[in-house]
Order: sequence, then C-alpha cells, then structure tokens
Amino acid sequence: MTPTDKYNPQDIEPKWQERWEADRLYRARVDWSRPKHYALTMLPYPSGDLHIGHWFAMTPSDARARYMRMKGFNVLFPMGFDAFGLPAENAAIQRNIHPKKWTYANIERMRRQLRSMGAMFDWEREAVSCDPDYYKWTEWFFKQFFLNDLAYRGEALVNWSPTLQTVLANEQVIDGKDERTGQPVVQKLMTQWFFRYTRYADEMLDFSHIDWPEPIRVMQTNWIGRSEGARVTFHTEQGDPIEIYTTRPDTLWGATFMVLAPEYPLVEKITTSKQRKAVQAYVEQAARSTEIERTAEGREKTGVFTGAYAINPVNDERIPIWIADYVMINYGSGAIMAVPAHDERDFAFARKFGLEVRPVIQPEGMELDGKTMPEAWPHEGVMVNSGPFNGTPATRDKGRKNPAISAVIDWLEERGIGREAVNYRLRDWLISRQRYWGAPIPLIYTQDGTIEAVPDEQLPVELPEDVDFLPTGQSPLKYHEAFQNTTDSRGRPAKRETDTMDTFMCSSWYFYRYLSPHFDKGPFDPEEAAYWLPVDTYTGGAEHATMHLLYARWFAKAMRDLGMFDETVRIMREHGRDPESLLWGEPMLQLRNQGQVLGEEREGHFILATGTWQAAKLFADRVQVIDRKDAPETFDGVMGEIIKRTENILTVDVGNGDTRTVEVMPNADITIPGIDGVGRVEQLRHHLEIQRMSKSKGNVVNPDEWVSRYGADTVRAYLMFGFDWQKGGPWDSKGIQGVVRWINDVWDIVINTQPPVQGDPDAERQIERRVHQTIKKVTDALENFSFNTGVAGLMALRNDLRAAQRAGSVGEEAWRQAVRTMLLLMAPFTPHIAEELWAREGHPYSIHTQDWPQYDADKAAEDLVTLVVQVNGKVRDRLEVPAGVTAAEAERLALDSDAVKKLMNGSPPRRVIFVEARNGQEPKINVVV
RNA sequence: GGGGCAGUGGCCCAAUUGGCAGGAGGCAACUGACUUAAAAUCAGUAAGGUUGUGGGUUCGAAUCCCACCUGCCCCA
Repeated sequence: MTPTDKYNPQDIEPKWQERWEADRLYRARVDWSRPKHYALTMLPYPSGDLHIGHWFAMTPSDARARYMRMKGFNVLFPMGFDAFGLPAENAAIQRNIHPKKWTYANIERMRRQLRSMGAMFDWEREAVSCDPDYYKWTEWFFKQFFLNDLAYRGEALVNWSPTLQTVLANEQVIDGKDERTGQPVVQKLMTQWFFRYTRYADEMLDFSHIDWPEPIRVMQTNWIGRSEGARVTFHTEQGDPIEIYTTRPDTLWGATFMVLAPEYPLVEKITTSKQRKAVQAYVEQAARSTEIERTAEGREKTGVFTGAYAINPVNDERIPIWIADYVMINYGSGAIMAVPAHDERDFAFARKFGLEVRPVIQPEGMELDGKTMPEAWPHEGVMVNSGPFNGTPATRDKGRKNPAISAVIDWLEERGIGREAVNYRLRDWLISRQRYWGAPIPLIYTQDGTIEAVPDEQLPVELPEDVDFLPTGQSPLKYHEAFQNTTDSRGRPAKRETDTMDTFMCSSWYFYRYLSPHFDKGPFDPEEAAYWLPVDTYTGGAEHATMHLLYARWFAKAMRDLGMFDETVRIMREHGRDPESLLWGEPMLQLRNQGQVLGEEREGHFILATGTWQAAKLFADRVQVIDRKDAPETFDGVMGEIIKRTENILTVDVGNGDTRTVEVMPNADITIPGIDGVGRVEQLRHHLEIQRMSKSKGNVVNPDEWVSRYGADTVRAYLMFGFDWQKGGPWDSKGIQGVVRWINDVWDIVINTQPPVQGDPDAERQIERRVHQTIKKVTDALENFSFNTGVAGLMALRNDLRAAQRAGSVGEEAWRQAVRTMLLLMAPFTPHIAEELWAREGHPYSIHTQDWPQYDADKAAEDLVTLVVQVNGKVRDRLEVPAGVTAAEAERLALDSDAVKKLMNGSPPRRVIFVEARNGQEPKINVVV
C-alpha cells in the first residue's frame, strides 16, 4: 500500500476546498432556463468562534442544498454575518477594543472556520450587516417606513438605570437590578421609535401559504394574541372619558370598579387630595417593578383608591376608580373595567380590598352569590342583573360567536357607548436602542421641532469611529458633537437622532441583500430577486419563533405594500413566472428547525478524602482519585464522586442521594492516576450532566478540534447521523467512532477492492437491489430532513459492500456501478471524500454537479418475501412467498399453514385481512377466528 | 396556571396512511486475530423490551383518543 492509499482528510479536504473555490463551483447565477432553489440557513452573530451548534445547524442544511442541486435545481446557498449588537460594545468597554475592530476580527476568524465545513456557500454573495454598504439600506428601509406612516414616535416603558443614565435591555435586568452593577433599575416612559407591527397582525395569523412547523405557527399565533370584544367609553364624574377594552362586554353590568395603570395620564388629575399621597407612593413603587413581576399570576394584588368615581355607561352606576400595577399601560388602553365575579384577577383584587362582587352570568345548576363565591366564574351561563339582557344565554364562545356578546355589542353601538373591537397582545415594534453599535436612525431634529429624514444621497448616516466608551454603558453617540450636529434641509443647524436600530431590523432583510450585496441602486437587484425570491427553504433555531421570524414576515408584507417588489414582479412576469408567491408577503416558504446539541455527560472523579471535620465540612489534607470499582466497603472520611467543584470546594456524592462538602487544603496531597506527582485541585474532574453547552460549565465541544482530528466530513456526518436533527441531543465523543469507521470503510471499499472480472449473477443482483433500496432511503431522508436515517442507510450499504468485497462475488462492472451510486449518494453528506473517490474512480469532475441517482423500484424489489401470518393480531407464522403475492394466494397459504390450522381447530375464519406489501415492507395477513 | 413538543434495549436513535419491535444504523459489551501488553484496527458474537403509566377505539396500537407521570420549550 502506498501512503496515498490511506484516508487522510487533512490532505484531501483543503485540496478540494481550494479547487472548488478556484473553479467557483458554488457560484450561483441567475439562469431562467433552470428551476431555482433558494436555500437559507440563519446567519451567525460573529461572536468570535464557530461552535458545534453552528455546525449542527448549517451542515445538514448544506447537505440538503447539495441534494437539491444534484436533483437539478439551480441552488443559491449564501452566508453572511449579523454583525451589529451589544456584545461588541461590551468588549469595547471591558477590553478596550473598538467594536468595529472586534467585530471584523471575529468575522475574519469565523469565515475561516465556516470554510472548513466544506459547505457550498456562495461567498461572492456574502453580506455583513455592519458594513456601511449594508446598513445604508437598513437606514433606507427605516426611512421608507417613516415616510409611509409605518414608523412613528411614541412613548414606551423602558428599563432605565438612574445610576448609568441609560436604557437596558430586558436580559440585562435581573431581579430589578442591572446585571453588571447591581444597581436598581426603574421603569420609565421614554420617547422611542416604533414600527406599526400590529398593522399586519391579521395577515401574519394566516399561515396558509407557508409550510412552517406547527409549533412555530402556534407560538406566533399566541404571540399575536388576537382577541375580539368591544371598546366602551366610561366617564369620570367630572366628565373625563376613560376608554376600556373588554372581551366580555356581556359582563358590563357586573363592573363594580375600574382600574387604571399607575402610569395612566389621567391619574394625577382625578386623584383626590385625600388620596394623593398614597397614590404618589404607589406610582413610584410600581415604577420599580418589571412588567414580568407585575403580571405574574398568583402574585398578591396591590393597588390604591384614587378617590375618584366613574359612571358605568350601561346602567349609570357610580363606581370607584383604583390604580393597580396588574394593569399595563401598554396593553389595551391602560384601563380596565373590573368585573370581579367573572374575572380571576379582578376577583382577587376585589376580595383583597373588600370591593363589591356582583354576578351577572348565572351558570346552570349553581347559585352564585357575590358575598360568598370562592372564585370567579369566567364561563358560560345566563345573563342576570343586566337590565335589558336578563335571560340572554352566554356561551363559552369568544367574540361574535357568543350570542350574549354579540347582542351587547349591537346594543352598545346603537347607543354610541361602545363599538366592536379587536385587540392584539402584540405590541408595536420598538426599534430604538440607546446604543452605539447599530445602524443609525437617519433622522434630523430641526430647531423648530420638526423631524426630517436624511436625504437619500446622504445615506448612510455613518457611525463615527472616533468614539470613547464610558464604563457606564452609555452610547458614545450621545456626547459625540460632530455626529450630532448637522444641518437641516434649509441649512439651519439641527440635531441628529442618536439612537440606533434594533439588530432585528438588520436581520429582517438580509436574505434580500444576499441577492446582490454590492448593488447600489436599492437594497437588492430586482433582476436577481425576480429569479431567486422567495426563499424556498429556511433552517434555523426555534428560539427565533416570535422575534426574528415574525419580524421578517412583517418586513416582507411592508415591502410588498410599499411597492418595493413592483419591479421584481414585472421582471418575473417578463420571464413567464407567476409572482404570486412573492405577493403573499411571505419571506420563506418552508421552514424547518433544528434542535440543540447538548453537552456530553461525564463522570466525575471518584475520590477518597481524609482530613479534619469542622461542622459538616471536611478540610482535606489528602485526596486520592481511585477507580469506582476499587472503592472499599467503608471509609473513614469522604468517599464518592465529585459532582461539583468551585475553586477548592468539592461537592461529593456519597451515595443514597447524600452529598458532602470537602474543602481541599492548599497543601493537600492529591493523587490522580495518570498524573505524575502531586495533583492540583484544578485537575480534579467533576460530574457533568447532559445540559446546554456553556463556557462556564466546561462542556463546550469545539468543532475545530474534532475537524483536525477526524476531518470535516466525519464531523458533518456524525452531526447528521447521531441525532434526530429536529430534536438535537447530547454530544457523544464515542459515538462519532461509528462514523469514523464508516468513512474509513468506504475509503477501503473504493480504493482497495480488486473485483473479479466475472461475478456471481445472484450476488450482483443482490447488490444492485441494495443500491436501489439505498437510493430510496437516502432520497426520502433528505426530502424529510431525516439526515440520521440517510446516513444509516449508507452505513447499511457499506455493510453489504463489505460482505461482497470479502466474498469477491461481485464482478468489476457491477461493483463499479454500485460504488458510483454510493459516492453520489454520499456527496451531500461528505462532500470531500466523495469528490476524492469520484476522481480516483476516474469519473469527470465534479461529483457535485452530477445528477442524483434515479431510483428504480423494479431493481429494488425482492423476489421472495416473508408473508407474516397473524391470528387475531398475533404473529403465528412466517411463510416465504413470491414478492407479488395476491390476497387470494396469501389467504390460501395462510389457512394452509400448520400454525394457523392448529389455532383454528377446524372452524372457519370469521374474517381475513390482507395487508399488501408496500414501500419495502412485507405483506401481512391476519386471520380472525 | 395556560399552550406546545417529546418519552422505544445500558446509551444515541429507526419504524410513510395503525399492519412482524427476527429493532434499520451506530455506540457500548463479549469472543477471537494482531500486540510482550494495552490502545487503535480488523473479524465475529450473542444479549438486551410489558415502546413512561393506566384506560379506551380496532381484527390489529410505539403510532389514534382520554387521564396521569417525567423532561424540554413558549406564554403568563
């Protein structure tokens, strides 16, 4: 064997990667004569290192894109970076590196790592969201939305840190405190920029045009949270209107008080002087709690009476107005009518403060008494105490479908008291960020208070680079004079907006930029868009269900309605393509989510520790790592597996669910097998559970290491084989061995087989059969994102070829044919070795531009099959029968079988059910006696 | 509290519309070969189960329905 006969991924992988790149093998070009396929995988954030999760998300996606290409599609599979965001600013503050420098250095590093995957990314279409070339268009989108009333300035509650004088993101606030400084955070109303997200709420509830996973559709539906009901206007005794929204207008007569959010603008005006102090104190306290705390169910209700009263418009009753933090200023109108008898939260509030509870829906077979009822009754019944509606049945149906609600809405509208209304849980999209590292909002505030958009020819508003980062976390744009000071359209001094945009803005349109990353007449080139759009297959994590994936849908709809696709549509028509799929306003037609690769389980060291006890803690001067098997029966000290180590404090599992704490003394004698001399406490291994990977847990799998050990093909194939892709699971560093063996075997099968010139026809037929069965398996697997079964099918074929190789039973012609097909089937999974062996077999470059093998059902068919014979559903016999056995024949054979005869005892069968063979399964027959 | 997803040999996982759990495949295990020995590699081998639990539908349920248990995700 010459050295080249050994499989050496370190050799062949870079070789082919370079060749593919030099040949621009993966360059995707518009070609109207061929069907297109736009395959997309979520773009990474350039955090610095590609981790195994990126590989898990991207390489199966790549395999499928490659398969689509071999199937005859012109495939676009681009890649880029979602490069704006907070981590870059944190790096700037903590390590004094400019965000730009940090980000681009990371991108450079990640590009290299991404290339090592051997994916078919078309790098000539790469887009980086922090390039001015890119964010020019992010700004342009903002401007279009601004000019077309899709963007507006409004007030929103934000997490405000008085210490840092800055706004914090939700994830930066832990228990009402800034996670970095531990200083308290308050809720403050601030002026911010919003997009009219709810404008497309109803359209976004329609999933009929897209093939997205059910859980995502459910999550988005719940997130949008459409409800039907009515808006009703109450008035204070002084005549100030307070509009409320309710899904239960049928309970209006049961409203015994009103509740306003503490931030409600009218609060100050209506509060009586007697109540002023209490109200003010309450408002201040409410500002200190977060929304999550405020709305948590089961939380003790708090609130204060304002001293004011409102008039219930349906019965002119005078009811007290309270403020309470369980009512949110940004949900509905920030005010509610409280119907304690029929709403759980109102009920809890009424009981706490001794407010009246008045049932107005009487359920059948139950007598509700406001004084004694133990809980609210939010369900169906007959309306009572409701003036003209007494006796009207209320069902569990929502909205107009409920006769009581429907009747009351009509009545309200006739009287002009209220009107039918739809409400959404979804709020408008707050896009302002008081941050530096984001796309600037291209607006100018003039001296007279008007707001101007920056003229197109001045876009992009570039981020200044000469900025200083204060450790406070404040945006440096806030005090960057040169950036802020500008002139308006009439040449007068003016101020720039210093807020930047939410990074979800950048990622809402990146897949359009990929089409033409250097196009300078618009965000994308309509000539490219007409061919490639929309995205056919999108893959990524389900964690983006309600944010990115919903924003992207909103964007597509807004773009469509602002005419941004008009030219694209025209070109589509010119080429005879129906633009329907683009006009749906759906960015991605098919979506699939991968699961998550979790950390591997690892046993901790089993130790014997001795020393002195103090309270319940052992101060150990000696720690010995031993094999669990060698553990003594009893031990005077602490014996067990280390489950946790913090510095020099060990938590040891001593069995029976008990743990002991061991503090290892500085000069302790530590012995660890395989480590010479005295071990260090840091060398003691603790138990690792199967859990999410994170640096702090020390269970991170570094793909680069595994690639340098086994090659990219092996890592790719293992990730596709070892997991149910849509589910994910724990990494298994031993499990990868199976893939290593498979690839080595394939190498050996192709390189080191000398098939005889003449083979055994039966054996050759059998191999051909297996090959075609495998074509079917692998094809189905790739169609269905079931990558693990695809690789498993290829491994099974390997087993068959191995056996034939050893037996020398398959002749040269048949052998080469089988190997040829196997390599084609492998190409999407393991592109490098497939290309290498393809070349060595003398086939023309490149395997990746070949046609996908054609499945032939006749060739896959078995001659003889096993007929499974059941009696009353239990397997009683198996008979060898010809493949195409008919029902009549099968019945005759089954009834003739000894096992069946014995069970039937001569009586005739009551029923016989024949199940035809299908899809490689065998026929079954069930005799019912 | 509400909603969603999942639970199959020791482990990862298969099982198109309900139709053989001889479990597809892999890991681990065991036996042999190679080796002074071990690892790695190669060849071979059997073993392993009330498909989370309990009911229901059906000729037949891992699959469909109901309830419960456990785990993960989303919302509150």
